[in-house]
Order: sequence, then C-alpha cells, then structure tokens
Amino acid sequence: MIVRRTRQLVAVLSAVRAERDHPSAQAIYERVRRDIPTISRGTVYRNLSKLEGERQVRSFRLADGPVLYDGVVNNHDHFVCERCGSITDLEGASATHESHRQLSSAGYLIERQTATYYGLCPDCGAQD
Amino acid sequence: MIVRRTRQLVAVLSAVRAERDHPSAQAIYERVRRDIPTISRGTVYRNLSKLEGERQVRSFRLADGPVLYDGVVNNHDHFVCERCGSITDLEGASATHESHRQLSSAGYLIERQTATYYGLCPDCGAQD
DNA sequence: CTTTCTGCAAACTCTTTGCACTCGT
DNA sequence: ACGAGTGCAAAGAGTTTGCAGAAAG
Repeated sequence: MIVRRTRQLVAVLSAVRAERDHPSAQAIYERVRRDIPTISRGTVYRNLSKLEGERQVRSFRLADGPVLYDGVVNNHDHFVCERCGSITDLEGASATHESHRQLSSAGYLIERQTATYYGLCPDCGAQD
Repeated sequence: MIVRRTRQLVAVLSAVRAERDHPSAQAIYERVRRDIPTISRGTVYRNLSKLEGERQVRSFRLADGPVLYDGVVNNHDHFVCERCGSITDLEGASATHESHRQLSSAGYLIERQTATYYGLCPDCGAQD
C-alpha cells in the first residue's frame, strides 16, 4: 500500500513541524483547519498514524491526557513541569542507562526508548 | 479527608499486589470481583486513585492501551516486548542519565521519572 | 481507471462523576 | 451520627472505523 501525498497528509506534517512543541491530535486538527477548513478529525488521526509509521513524527503519552506528537524524531527525552505543564526537550538520548546495560546483557533487543521526568522547571521552582 | 479502610479498598490493593504483574483497572476489577462480586468499576477507579495518592501503588501508560498499575512502588523502569507484549521490571532506576545531569545543572527539580524500553525479549528475539 | 484517501457520523475504549444509599469510625 | 465510600448509570474524553464519494497516480 503506497502512501499518497495528499494535501491533508502534507498539511498534517507541516502542522506538527510548525512549532517545536508537542501538540495533541486536537491541536494539530486546529492548526490544519486554518489551511483546510474542511479536514476532519478522522483524517488527522489517520495521517498521524501514517506519519508515525514512516517515522516522520514521534508520539508519546504523559501520565494523563491525549497522545502528544513531536516533529523532532531523534531519540530524546522530555521534562514535564508539574506546575505549569510545560514540556522541555532534552537533547541527547539517555544512553548511559544502567538499565540499558542490564537489558543487553540479558538478551533483550532495544529498539526504542522513552524517558520522561516530572518535577518543577526553573521558573516554577523559584516561586516557592 | 480521612481515608477509610473499606473492604473494597483493601481488596483493590490486594488485587494489585496479588501477582508481580502490571494489571489494568479492568484486570483489577475482575480480580476483586472474585471476592466482592458486587464491586463497581467506579469504585475500583476511585480506590486506585487513592492508593496512588498514598504511593501504595504506581501507574504508567505505554504507547497505547489503558493505564497499568504496579504494586512495586520503588523507582524502576520497564521493558515492553513488541512481539509478545510482556512487560519486564528492571531493577534499579536509571540514575545515571545524562539527562539527569543536564536537568539539574539547568535548575530543574526532578521529582519522579519513568523510562520505558521497547524491543524484543530474549525469547521473541531468538525466533527470527 | 484503479486504489487510496477523505469527510461524516456513529461506535468504541477507557475513565470520571452525580446521585441516593450504605458503612466505617 | 456523620461524613466518606459505594453501586449504578450516565456522561465525558480521546480515538477508531464503515461507508459512499473524491482524488492521486
């Protein structure tokens, strides 16, 4: 099954890449509607799945809330501020994990990983 | 608000601890129903929230599917086999993260973290 | 022209909540 | 007794899907 370059698919990818943030499907839907007001949520979800399958976007879920998408597809971690909700990208994957060593020596094959840190960002931490 | 030790609360905690696995609310509901057939899903969800607030259980979400609960509350990571779906606990948190250092020196306060690895477990990896 | 994709709406999964009643303390 | 907890059922959030028509290659 060949993936067709429809306007909708292109627009969804642009919307994810438009800002270096972590939009939900709903937020992406709202962005795309500025260009294609008739697009449906279903199309947004279907195209996000395709793009994720092609590794053009990544997704992750926090402790609660919807799936979040990321146009930055390299292997990086996230920090979530529990007060203001901001999500910060951490450059560079957590490659020095003790867990990593543990898994490899036990015969596990790691294909991908996601780490999320929760706490207070510098601004919110300073407010106490 | 004082937390009361109801039969339901006790039974939900026992159900999470019954096996060293990672049951969903639905699986916990089914376990508890063996003892208390009249318990409702709503009560299971409410008690799981209370127990998580008291740090008697932990929860996490994978790439998809419902929230999973864990009676092992120390800080540990998980490995998910993408073929058989098994979830393995990794002993010891990933404390040597480069990300950890990065965050601390930038003024972030880390309160908790979760890391999940996806790949193939030894059994499934050997089948190729 | 054929096949994939779209918009729509309904369905689905998981979780939360309002209410009247019950039970722990 | 009184307030926290319960069962029920309805509602809510987020996502998926069947279908008939549209459009990409």
